[in-house]
Amino acid sequence: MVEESEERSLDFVRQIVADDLAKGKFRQSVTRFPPHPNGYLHIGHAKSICLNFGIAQDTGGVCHLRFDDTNPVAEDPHFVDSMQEDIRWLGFDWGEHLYYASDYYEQLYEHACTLIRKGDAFICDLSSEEIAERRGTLTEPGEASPFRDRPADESLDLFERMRAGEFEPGARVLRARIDMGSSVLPMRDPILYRILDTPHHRTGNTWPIYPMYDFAHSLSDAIEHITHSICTLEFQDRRPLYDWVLERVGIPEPRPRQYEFAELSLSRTILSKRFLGQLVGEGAVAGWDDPRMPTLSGMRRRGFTPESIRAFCDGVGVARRDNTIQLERLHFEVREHLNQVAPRAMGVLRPLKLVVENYPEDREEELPAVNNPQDPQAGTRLVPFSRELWIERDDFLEDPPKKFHRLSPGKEVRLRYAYLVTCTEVVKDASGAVVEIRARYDPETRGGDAPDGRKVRGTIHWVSARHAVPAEVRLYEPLFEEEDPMAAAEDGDFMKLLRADSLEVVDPAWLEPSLGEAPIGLRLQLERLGYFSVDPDSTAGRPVLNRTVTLRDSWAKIAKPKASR
RNA sequence: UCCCCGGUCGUCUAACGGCAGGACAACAGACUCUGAAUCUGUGAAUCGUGGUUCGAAUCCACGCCGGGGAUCCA
Repeated sequence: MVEESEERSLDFVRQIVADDLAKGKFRQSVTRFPPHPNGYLHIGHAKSICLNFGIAQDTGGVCHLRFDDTNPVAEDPHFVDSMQEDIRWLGFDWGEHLYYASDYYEQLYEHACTLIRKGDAFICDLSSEEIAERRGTLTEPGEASPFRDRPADESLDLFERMRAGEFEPGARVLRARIDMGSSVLPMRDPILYRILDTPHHRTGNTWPIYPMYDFAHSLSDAIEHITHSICTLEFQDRRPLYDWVLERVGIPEPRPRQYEFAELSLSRTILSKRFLGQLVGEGAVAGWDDPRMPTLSGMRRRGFTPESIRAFCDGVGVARRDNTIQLERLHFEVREHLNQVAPRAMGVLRPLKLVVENYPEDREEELPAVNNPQDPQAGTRLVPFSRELWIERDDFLEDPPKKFHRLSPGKEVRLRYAYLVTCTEVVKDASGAVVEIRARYDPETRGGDAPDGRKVRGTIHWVSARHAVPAEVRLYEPLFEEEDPMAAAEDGDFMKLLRADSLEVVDPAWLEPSLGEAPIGLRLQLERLGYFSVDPDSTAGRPVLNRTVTLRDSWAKIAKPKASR
């Protein structure tokens, strides 16, 4: 039990890093997180961030943050800012190592010229369609461009004129001269540079040509002396090209090496900047930071802690097989953390009036309540009690099943931190709906313990009606019912699968008065209900709460085993 | 179909030729002023077939299943 953490085995990437360090191949590890600034970071990125920055932390290396901004069409400085905020929030620091691929445009251009001079690249005048036609198929080789053997001088001249802005977008491209017959498609004379007339968010209009991913990424890694270039599985077919570029431009050994791991998938969730952007764009959610979104900003707003997300990422491991993590695992981690740190309070979501008949109308008192049973340092607070209370509708049943420990006619329960009360009467309206419960309290049980030692099994939460603070509480369910929405969607139309009930607004819910001025961002537990965070939409005296996650509820499983999932 | 990668409890993930282990989930019980937390326990896996070996989840071969790869995206 003691050495468990010490014996925890390394994932295959960390193993490679450890081996390289042990062999002395590198003095220290240099990794990088290279996002394309075209959306918000999500929990899948968190896995990559934790891996890359985690390796730096674990091995005394460094991790760079590099914006892979080689396609101005989709990029926006707003995303650059949000990404930095999210990474910092997650708890990682790139120090002085903030880079942009666009900072390397001049060097990349020089490297491209080197390739042209060596006969490893050429300017191709074919149109986009013509290039596509000649690419071949998965089973058939491609056909060489008629410009493939263009003299280096001519290509160089054309390339310079491309840079000078002499040609229209699409008129010409720079292509690597590799092998149109390769069974590795990215090696079939891939495009290295294209002409774009879109202004860049950092370089403005200075560059009419932009490097493609394979060229820019490999060389950016080399420029930064990255030792281990870690990416997801879909890039594995491009590794030969990555190596080819570095070798051909003459990057000396030891060169950066690319390693691929399986990206994170989460059940009942989609993780793709593009599709998440579609949810935002079509108004299916309120924004990138909607608490239902798996974005880091959405999760932050929902009440997830950085600690819990890091624990989650560490827990799921790093491997090469496709995987889908169950949402329950994420919920486990956030409960695990919040249980330790979240202050407790009482609040009622579905109010039912409880009148304590023998408690004087004009009387009220303040009862001490423990702030966090997991943390004695958290102390206690005073909660007001009076004759009329709100209790949870679910905590009363006129005709209870066998193991129901809550309120029902004639039964006694404990009002948490207050008194034992016995239900004496059920008041109904004309339609027969229960509108009020009447009960008598035992004055000897102040604080919740009976002097005669009698055991009361049920304890329910409550709020004094007179003192209660109204609040809006937002309850969330996953956006999708399907384990794998993208697989379940016909023609990729996942919008049709969106649940109508992913957001439920409870208004008003009644909270104990200590929550009246709860600061935005506070994470708390409403006892017996779940963990919540105070939303930025809150106004003075009127909190808005997001339910991060419910508490585990073993009664729900007994009561309604089928509906509980 | 051409190339690449991968298949271990329901879900993740270990085991680096030598006892298939852990976590989440599930189930049962104990405890409980949160039906929470905590504690105890139970069930649950090496894709198949051959081969190599004293010994195979691990190495080899063949098969089966799954994923990725043809954008002037990353």
